[in-house]
Amino acid sequence: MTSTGRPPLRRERIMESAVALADRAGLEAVSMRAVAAELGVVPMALYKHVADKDDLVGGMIDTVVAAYPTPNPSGPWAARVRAAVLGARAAMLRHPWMRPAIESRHAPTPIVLGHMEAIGAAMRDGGLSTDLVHHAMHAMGSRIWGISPESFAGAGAAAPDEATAAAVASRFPTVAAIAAETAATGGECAAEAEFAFVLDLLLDAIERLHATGWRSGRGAATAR
Amino acid sequence: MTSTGRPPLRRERIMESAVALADRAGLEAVSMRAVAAELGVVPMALYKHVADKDDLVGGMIDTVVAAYPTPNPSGPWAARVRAAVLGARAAMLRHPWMRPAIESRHAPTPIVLGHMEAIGAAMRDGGLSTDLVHHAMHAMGSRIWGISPESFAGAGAAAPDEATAAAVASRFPTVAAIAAETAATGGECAAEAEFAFVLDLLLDAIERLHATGWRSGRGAATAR
DNA sequence: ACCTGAACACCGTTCAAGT
DNA sequence: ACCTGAACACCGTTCAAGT
Repeated sequence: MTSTGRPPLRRERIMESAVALADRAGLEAVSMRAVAAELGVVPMALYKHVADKDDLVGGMIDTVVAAYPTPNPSGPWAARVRAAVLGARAAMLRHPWMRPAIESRHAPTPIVLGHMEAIGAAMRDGGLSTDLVHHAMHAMGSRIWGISPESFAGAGAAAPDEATAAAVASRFPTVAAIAAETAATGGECAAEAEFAFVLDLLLDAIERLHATGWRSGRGAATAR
Repeated sequence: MTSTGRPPLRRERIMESAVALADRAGLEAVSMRAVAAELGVVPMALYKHVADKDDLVGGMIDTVVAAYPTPNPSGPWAARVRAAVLGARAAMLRHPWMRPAIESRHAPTPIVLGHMEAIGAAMRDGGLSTDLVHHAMHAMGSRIWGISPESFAGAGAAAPDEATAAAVASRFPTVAAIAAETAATGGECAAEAEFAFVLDLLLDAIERLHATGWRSGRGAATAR
């Protein structure tokens, strides 16, 4: 007799399980063995539906990206891009493992290309040249995915007690001043404001280039 | 008799070995066991000089960052920041594993804080407020380290033959146009130009905010 | 003091076998 | 067709032992 009443293993079910596990226990808890255990199945069973672990993580990203809201394709291009990115970010906050997952991968799946295409197309619709769209995508970087590309998020976290905090402050006064200011303004929602601020800064810089009839080949955004 | 003529194990020697191994075989080849073998030593011997693998990777990053050139502390702030970042980037190109290494870490070491401080201090010297310096650091993101925060670097790499390339082009025309344009302009050095372009775009946007007497609290860089 | 051997609790993945 | 068991070649890390 086959194992009682267990629904057949399908790729979709594997991905849902893996995403739920990552939400609960982090990306490093997602192993072939752990996902299999989650599904009441032996590790090898997964390999009928998933090529290898890379494919598993790619599928997890696809699952989340496929659920991004698709914003209204009207209005100015910058507003459309802003809505798409903030929509992605809202989804991302529920899946913190997406940042390391995306950053560890090097090839985009078709679903992931679809999200890039939607943002690029909004810019082209706004009249931006392919060239400028290209540069704009680079400027956005991983922010396109609703994730911040900030290395060492908790820069102030290196100072546990007051004595060493003072030592850090004297050696790294600028870094310490930034950390103190952030702590005073209330860290949690400050991160959201920061994300939106930088997004707008970039959209604004790009819009300005476009408005002033920027063309590639001058080598840089500005003579320096 | 102790093992013939082998110099005593020191942290510095371990880091040099690990960096050389990563340069040669990539970050994923750097295991405690592989580094130990490189040094002709049993894995456990490393633990006298290194707390754990995280400490090993942190030490590798420190080794490279400590060798960043320190640019002349004169001239306008944007030029100083530009020189520091491009100096970091030059070092980075010799150590491609630095991107995944930095992105996988969450706490900065003092040496790494020192590099952030140098860039932040250059901005403060230029008269930027702590607040604006903070936002500027976020805008730069990991570019501060001389690495580009580009997810899925080879976006066009998903199309091996011409038939599927055409399929990709029809589904993702904007992405395909960008890929085609990049290929035409010669990919390798284009990446360098791209890095400098975006860096200048960001420095320019920040300089503009500073020049127009920007103050925090308006919520965003621009009304939208 | 400095290094080692053996062991523990994990990985991803293969292959041939079960039902 | 779909799942399993046993095994292979790895990990990081611990602990008690050697010299």
